[in-house]
Amino acid sequence: MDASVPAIVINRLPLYLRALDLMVENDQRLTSSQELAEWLGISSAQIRKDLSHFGEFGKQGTGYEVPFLRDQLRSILNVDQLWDMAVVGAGALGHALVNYGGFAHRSFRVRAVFDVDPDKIGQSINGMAIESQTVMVERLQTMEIKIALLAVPVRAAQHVADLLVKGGVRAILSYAPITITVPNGIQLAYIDPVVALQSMTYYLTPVVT
Amino acid sequence: MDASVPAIVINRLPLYLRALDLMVENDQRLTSSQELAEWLGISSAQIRKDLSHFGEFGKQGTGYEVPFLRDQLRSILNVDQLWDMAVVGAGALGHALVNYGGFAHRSFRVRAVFDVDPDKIGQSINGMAIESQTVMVERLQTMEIKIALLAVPVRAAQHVADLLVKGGVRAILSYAPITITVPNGIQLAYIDPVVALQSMTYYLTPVVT
DNA sequence: AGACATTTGTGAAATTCGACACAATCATAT
DNA sequence: ATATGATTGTGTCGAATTTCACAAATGTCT
Repeated sequence: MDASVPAIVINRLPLYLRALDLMVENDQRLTSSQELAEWLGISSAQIRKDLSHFGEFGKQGTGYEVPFLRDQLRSILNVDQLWDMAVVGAGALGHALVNYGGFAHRSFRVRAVFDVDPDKIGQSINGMAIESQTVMVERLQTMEIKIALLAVPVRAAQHVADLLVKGGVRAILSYAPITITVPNGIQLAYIDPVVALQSMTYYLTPVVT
Repeated sequence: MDASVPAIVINRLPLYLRALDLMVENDQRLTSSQELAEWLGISSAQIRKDLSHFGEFGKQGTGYEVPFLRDQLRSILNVDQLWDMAVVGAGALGHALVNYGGFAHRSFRVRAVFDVDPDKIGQSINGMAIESQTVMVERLQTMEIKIALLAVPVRAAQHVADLLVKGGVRAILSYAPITITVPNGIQLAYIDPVVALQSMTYYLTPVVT
């Protein structure tokens, strides 16, 4: 029950939730910090301590009731509601994001797609019309969209991010491999597969040629 | 010049490299820990300390020569070579990965695509034929592919990962939202947009309905 | 009823990590 | 030459994070 929970703890909660979702799907009733720990490859003490920031969810000798703990985590993470998202950039990545089936059952939904290319505007992806970036700010406000997936080229990323903020977006997940600046209070995260790959190649023996 | 550099340091190096790549593209000759720090939103001392694990790359009063530091980082991360990769799963995500233009200039290249769906096998993406998963292990060995991008459904992820390891793959970047187990020494990283999103919604005020 | 096996939640210890601050060094200008 | 301003690399310290370890609580078995 802290005033402020460390970000590093927050970043682990979705992993716990993901494991619990899977357990619910398998009709598993009970789990323990130890089982979760083995599943996720971390220590059981860490899981207990992380959860203790928010309350007492388990029973000694028994563990945690899976559906209950899942609901608690969903509530903590504010994903006990469905969040509408916009995708900006209707290239190959934008298409994949709009078609991604993994959002629906995990509290997110793509409700709008924007692009600048006149040839793309009006086309539809998965039944959703691609809209012009010129109407984006207004549409975001009207639709009250608070989350955006940024899938535009590097050179456009900062400008589009500015527009998103102007449109009232409060969280941006950027796929552009460049650092973006946003005002205080706006959430920002990056997904860059190359960054992930380069962290791994450090540990690989170079190919001998 | 440590015996073992902390993983958290290794994970930051690709970000430094990304910034330096951009500087090289703009013909910038010199930079400083402070400039990099502002760019990346971290402290300059951290950058200097991170780099000091590997040697002395800067000059007092001047800073760092951009092309030199970039080359050093590429060497450290073993990305001064081109790594061949396999993509497993030729769905929307697999397609996007194969077509992604961001790999080429950052030391990675997709050389093979595998799927189980008989309808997909033989089709080609970006000029590359989709091959059957039944020949995957053998093909991986023949082609000496050491890195794989895993873009298959959750239920297949662990099995495919096992096959990849059997084929000699040493690093797996998984897009499947599930924990995978691999033998010691095999590098494993995850990209799950929902996990990233759920860490951000924690900080967002829930929508009032 | 009592002994036993589990498992939580959490203080305290241990470890890891990041920020600070400054001597040493370099480039430049006068 | 010398002064000046800039910047690195690093020792030190404090903060943040993780692990340890155990009392308290719960369920089970005899």
